[in-house]
Amino acid sequence: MKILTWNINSVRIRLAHLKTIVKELDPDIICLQETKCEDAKFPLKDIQKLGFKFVVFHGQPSYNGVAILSRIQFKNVVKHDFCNKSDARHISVEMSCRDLDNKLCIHNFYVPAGGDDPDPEVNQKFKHKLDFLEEMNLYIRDQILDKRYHVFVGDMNIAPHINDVWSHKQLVNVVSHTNIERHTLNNIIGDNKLCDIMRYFAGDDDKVYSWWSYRNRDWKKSNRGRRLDHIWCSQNLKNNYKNHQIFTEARDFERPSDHVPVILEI
DNA sequence: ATGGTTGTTTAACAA
Repeated sequence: MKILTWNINSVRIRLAHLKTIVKELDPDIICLQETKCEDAKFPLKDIQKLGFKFVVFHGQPSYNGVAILSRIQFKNVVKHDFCNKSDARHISVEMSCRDLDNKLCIHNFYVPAGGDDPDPEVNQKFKHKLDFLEEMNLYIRDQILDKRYHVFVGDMNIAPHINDVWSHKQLVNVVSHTNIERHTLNNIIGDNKLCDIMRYFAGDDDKVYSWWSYRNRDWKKSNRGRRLDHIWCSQNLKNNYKNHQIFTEARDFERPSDHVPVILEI
């Protein structure tokens, strides 16, 4: 089974990209973030034509928005309202899985970006990000209490590892790579004994990125990337990871998203 | 230190 996560940055203008990605990577489940699309305008029929019969989406006008597209039937859709803000930043589903003993849950997150100033006293957006992460840790703790298998994916908007950014030194005070964010995200992974899939396969020594800013003339040449997108597996899946891939080619598509898809095979 | 770009919705905001 292949599970893919991608911050698509508008689902409506990047349907052609989605089609190419499906053709190239053949995922069974796709988790999208930043669909930027209210539910009434979600392009359900176009997506079903790509082979995804089972689709759930949680959107709002202009901002945020998450969706799960699946070839496999699921149930128990949850749209958790983190921080009581009624924004569309989470959706999860549960499915039966032929080769796993128990149910498999897929949790799709879009963590707040946090604004520019990494000071929660001054910047409400940064405070929101930290509050969201705290609630997310408790949510994950509760989810993994049972015997189900869990995969947590999404745009976490944090690059926790030194090699998750092009320059640790230059970004250590930049939102997404500050010590408080890095520690908080590492605690979520550590407290819940999750496997950070991308680092599991890449090791600690290599630079790993999933996002390159639009504000560079040549993203590939400057290569000032960050790893903001993540896939975490619950401990009971540890014998099931098969492979992973960062689909960097997508950053060279015409009018691309600033994030590229990341895929896990279990 | 500054500005660089994109998407949504229509001048501003978020990333």
